[in-house]
Amino acid sequence: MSGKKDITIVDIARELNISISTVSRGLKDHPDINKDTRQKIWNKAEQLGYTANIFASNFRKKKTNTLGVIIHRLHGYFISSLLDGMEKVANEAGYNLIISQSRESYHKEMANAKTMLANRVDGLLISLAYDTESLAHIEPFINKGIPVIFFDRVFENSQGVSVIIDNYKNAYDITKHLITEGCSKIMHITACLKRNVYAERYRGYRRALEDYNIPFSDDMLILNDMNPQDGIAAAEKILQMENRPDGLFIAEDENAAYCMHHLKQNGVRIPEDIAIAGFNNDPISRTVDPNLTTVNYPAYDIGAVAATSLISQLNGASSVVQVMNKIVLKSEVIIRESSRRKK
Amino acid sequence: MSGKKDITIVDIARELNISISTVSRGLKDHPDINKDTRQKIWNKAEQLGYTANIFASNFRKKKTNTLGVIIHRLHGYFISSLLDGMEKVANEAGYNLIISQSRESYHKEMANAKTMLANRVDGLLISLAYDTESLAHIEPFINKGIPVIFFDRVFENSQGVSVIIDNYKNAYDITKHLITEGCSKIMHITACLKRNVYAERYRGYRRALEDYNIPFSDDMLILNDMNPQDGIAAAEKILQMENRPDGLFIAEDENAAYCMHHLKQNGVRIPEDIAIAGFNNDPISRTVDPNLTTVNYPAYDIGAVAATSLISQLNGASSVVQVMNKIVLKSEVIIRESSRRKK
DNA sequence: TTTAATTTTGCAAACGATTGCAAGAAATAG
DNA sequence: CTATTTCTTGCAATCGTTTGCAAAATTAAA
Repeated sequence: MSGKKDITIVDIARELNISISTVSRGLKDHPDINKDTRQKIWNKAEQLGYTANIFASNFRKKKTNTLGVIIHRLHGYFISSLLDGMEKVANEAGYNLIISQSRESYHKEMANAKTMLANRVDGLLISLAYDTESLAHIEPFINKGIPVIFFDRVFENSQGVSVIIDNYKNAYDITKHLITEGCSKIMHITACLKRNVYAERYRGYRRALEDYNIPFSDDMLILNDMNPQDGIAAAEKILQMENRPDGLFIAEDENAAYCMHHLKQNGVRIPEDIAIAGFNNDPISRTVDPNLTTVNYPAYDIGAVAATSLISQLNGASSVVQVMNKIVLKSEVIIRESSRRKK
Repeated sequence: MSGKKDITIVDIARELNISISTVSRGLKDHPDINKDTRQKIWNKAEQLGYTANIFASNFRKKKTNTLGVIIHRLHGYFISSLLDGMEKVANEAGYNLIISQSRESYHKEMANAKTMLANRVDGLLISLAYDTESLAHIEPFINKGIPVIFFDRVFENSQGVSVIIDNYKNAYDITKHLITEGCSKIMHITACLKRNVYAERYRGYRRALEDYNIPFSDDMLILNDMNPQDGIAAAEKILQMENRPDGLFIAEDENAAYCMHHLKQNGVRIPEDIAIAGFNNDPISRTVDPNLTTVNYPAYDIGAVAATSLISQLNGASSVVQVMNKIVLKSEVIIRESSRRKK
């Protein structure tokens, strides 16, 4: 199958008639080794076509140089930007990224965590699944002293650092915006409220309604899985209401876009009849017509900051990092045509 | 830092007063080992909180159970779906995915390939960068017998398997569609023609024009990097032409969406004034107004098939796979409102 | 020249599992 | 009761590097 077997430092040592340890040191320019010897080693390595076996080296050093990433779902612009940021930082720091998805299942998430543990990742980055309600699967990491960073979908009061944005505040602001644009019946479409991101957005929404004395009733909340068909189904549901809302706050742009599109197709004018706001600042929000009011969720930065923070912990966490428990990135409401009702 | 040190099979062996090899075998239910002994081993492992060190095991077995993935860019719906498919297949087969991006740079691609090699991935999945013109960085894999699968951005006449769609045919079909809808001046907006995906689409476009006797001139081709601002810039350029096109074939949906949006904002009617077609069937194509005519590029399947094919090669490539050099997945033009000019 | 200081190199034990081979124990046959 | 066969278990080498410590070689100091 695989051709001739790999060249190792042993081969180099034998050819040069020197010891393995000298080769090992020479290869990494250890000052103990004579310049000429180093050169000879390099030449021979080159000549034999030697490729360092980092794998073996890592084994000996009990370090894998690998960061585990568990995400809820590998889907769409948001998550790919986030991974982009992570990969950039990790790659530059010489770490590899092992990526796996829980597909919103706690079971899968546990299995993935186990695999990561067994594979001895140096650190873990995780965004929780819909139904994760316990961090039992993360504890082994903590116990072994493997740093864990939570991002986006986090757990309140968890050990380890969380990298997030202020979902509550943004939801509050965007709902308030809809209210000040004159909306008096604002519906909220979101996903499983067990997860902080959705729970917080919902809380912000409710609080804004309350602060402005707008009544809320259960039929103003639609829970779904944020799939395309869910957005359309939500629109359909709204179309069939006798007393339609005049404002819509949807927890994700993609879903908002589908919903808005379907509403428009059925004669609803946006924003005149219904003002709409989304969340994430997905590119889709800038290509729908009218452009979608949304919240700028800096996905790339979340990824980059999470990775940076993890790596700095691995490099002997300065006390500053040690103490940190939550990193909240800047984010803000972006008002566009989909919600501008006043001239 | 890290608490107490790991429990190993040595610890289990010592505690149970049996040999290491027995523990090793017992842990994996080797039939040689007595049932009772196996049970004792499992219990003790459980009790001590043992976590198999796959890393060490892999080292000994000279197998990493890891697949390297090098993509051009971690961005957007297309690539995340593709990775989704890969992750699913890989995960189910017990493989980890190490993902890195070349960011469209050959240099980075080479560096990433080197890292993958040094990390002894069992196989490689790669989509080439814009400016990759040689496979020198891939040769070491071939030489070592490490299987390589190219997907999406491939190289003609390469060793290893390619998983792609028929870009030429789809581009031909979609251009032909624009022509039959009555377009007589069709522009093409695409990216670096060095890459097969763009080159083939261009070729299909040109061929269709030719077959239908539509003249082509250099100003009908716009090359850019497929970023949002590029889409807008292209629209701007078109707006300023004295003799505007009546058809537009853009090599990617996201870019098409930006371009179309900007044209619309400047009073161009779609499809009446200009019919537009994209590529990829990105969700964005279904939320823009009018919906975008496009080519269904089954990203998820590409990823899944690429991973499946790689893994089957690792599992002792049946001769069927051995001989395969190119896997072309089904794909087809999806006609929507953005190009429907006839009633 | 001797001795001390410095520079280079090598020995050998890790790292945590796997595995071919052989030996001991138990069961079956003759 | 011995000879076989079948189960179970253990020995020890191995995977490719790293690294503490000691030894050898070279250079500098006296």
